[in-house]
Amino acid sequence: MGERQRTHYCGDLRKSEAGKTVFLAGWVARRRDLGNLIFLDLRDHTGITQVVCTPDLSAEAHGKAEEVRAEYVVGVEGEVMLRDAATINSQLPTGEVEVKAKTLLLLNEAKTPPFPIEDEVKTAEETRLQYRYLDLRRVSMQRKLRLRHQAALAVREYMSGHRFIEIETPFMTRSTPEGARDFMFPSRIHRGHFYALPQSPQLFTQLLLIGGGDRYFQIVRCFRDEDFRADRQAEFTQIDIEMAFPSRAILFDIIEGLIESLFALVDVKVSRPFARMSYEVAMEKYGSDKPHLGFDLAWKRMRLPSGAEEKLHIMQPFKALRVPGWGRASRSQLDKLQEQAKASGADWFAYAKVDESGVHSPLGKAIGEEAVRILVSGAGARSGDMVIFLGLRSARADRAALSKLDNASGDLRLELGRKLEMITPGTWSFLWVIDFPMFEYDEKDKRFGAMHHPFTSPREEDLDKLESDPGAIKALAYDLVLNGAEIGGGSIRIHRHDIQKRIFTVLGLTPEKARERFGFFLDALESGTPPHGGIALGFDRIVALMAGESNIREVIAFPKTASAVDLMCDAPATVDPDQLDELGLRIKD
RNA sequence: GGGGACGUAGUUCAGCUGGUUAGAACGCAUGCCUGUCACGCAUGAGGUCGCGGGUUCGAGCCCCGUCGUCCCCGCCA
Repeated sequence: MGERQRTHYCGDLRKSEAGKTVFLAGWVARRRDLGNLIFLDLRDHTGITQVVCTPDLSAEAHGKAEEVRAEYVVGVEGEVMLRDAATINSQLPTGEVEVKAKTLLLLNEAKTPPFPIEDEVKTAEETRLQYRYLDLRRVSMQRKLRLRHQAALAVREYMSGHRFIEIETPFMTRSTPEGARDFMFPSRIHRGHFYALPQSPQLFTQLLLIGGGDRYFQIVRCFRDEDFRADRQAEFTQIDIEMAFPSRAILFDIIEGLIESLFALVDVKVSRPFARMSYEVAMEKYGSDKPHLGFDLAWKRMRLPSGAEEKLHIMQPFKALRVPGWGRASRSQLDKLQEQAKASGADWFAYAKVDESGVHSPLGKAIGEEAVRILVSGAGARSGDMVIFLGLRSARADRAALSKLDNASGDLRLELGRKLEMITPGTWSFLWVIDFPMFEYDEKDKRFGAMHHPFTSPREEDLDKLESDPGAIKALAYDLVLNGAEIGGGSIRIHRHDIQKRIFTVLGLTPEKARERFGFFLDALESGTPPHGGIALGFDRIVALMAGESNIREVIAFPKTASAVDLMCDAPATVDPDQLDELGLRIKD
């Protein structure tokens, strides 16, 4: 390049620059060779500009243009010219001008790329990931990386403006047995000892607050050695937030403001305050702890009218869903739905159509027309509607059975919402789910586990039931949901060590075990812990939603596959025996 | 750990009921071309049909196993 400086990016030039001499640099996206006239489409992350090379203007530039191939790196000096009306390209923002090459610098050659570097992706993801550096060269990918950067910037600006400070926490830490499986790596100095990568900075975060941190945040990498999905990677990024002396109201307000400023980046106006719903209602009406409220379908728990229970042996309660205006559903549609309901775990499915002439349902034969009418009107159905019933044959309506029914109802609701296209595109439905149960009973282990994590505070009013009825206790935990996807979760933490100890006891941790695992933390709790609470937001998920992508790999520069492999650098990989030896490790087969 | 889909040229795909020499488009190479913008035209090269085994006179196609990618369940406090 010598002393030359780039004057513009490839997406910059407009009519207003006509007549100027400019210097552009970028990659050759396309070459159209008409003999004594060669067009080059020059691309960088901002877009594409057409470059014209003719021998009349510069024989040398034209000669080099003949050599040039796709993805060669070139610099072009020349005059910006207005195009003739007939040659304007309305597809390109820069399409009213072109650069007449006076000098063409061949800065680097390139192998023929394995796939075309175009915005429209048709290439298998496997190939894209293997050559990620080429995949990223697409303008569309660059746009997403830049959106992610803007989002990170907005987070830092907003949080800083609310007196939160960013503090880094260690990546080399110790394994904690609670929660997700840890990624671990060995210590060379301490044989047989291992570091773990943090699943989240949770404990450090709380310790920072105990240390007087007051308001902390961090955009931080987290690591979990579990199985992966479209919205889950082995390493992912959280916006981790913790504050002292919080009320849930203040925390919600701060987070809603943060979300508002993030979505403003993609011109989405969010309406505040966000809706709130208890876990219990979410499960009952929507069959999910992260309901999509972008469409108006809600289940109702129902019981058979007296006299009908003996005729139909299903669990009480069962669930009913009014589907407005779906009275004309075909038999095959209903059959498919029934199939899906059974696949989701329901074992009783029924329906009733309502029209001007009344209620029509195969159920009538079993429990009588009158009973069906009672159910249908209980579901709030009107003429033209369909009512779907879902139930279990289970004898007892215990917690496990009810939750099985709820889950099936949630699947079915989403399926209907999608199939009937009830979700308006461009809907941004934010929701706080609150009042989660503190504990979940594990049927296999026959013990309670923390639903959020063991440092979550129970509600004050539930404290006296902690030992007597742990299953009934509600936690001060909350999830943030957007369009049916969990984008964040947090809680008010326990700041009193006596309560923390009681929680450990319910979880089946003896004082000795608790001390062994969390001794340093319990000591800290006894050292003047302020009331505190926080939340972790899924940065990858949020950016993906902002970018209109359903897969977080699309907003991560170098993601891994579902089996946690990096296809580009082929990680993980074996290591030399010497390296193993130094770490005091031997591979078992 | 389980279920589903996919794997054929550099890329995206087609390939019938198992039958001769596995095709198309794009890309690539060479030549021609001064207004193209998915340039055009002509010619050409390019295949471990993921891998291994089996059935068969004969396998891209059928069977078994295996590997990889994607989606889902379990799992992910």
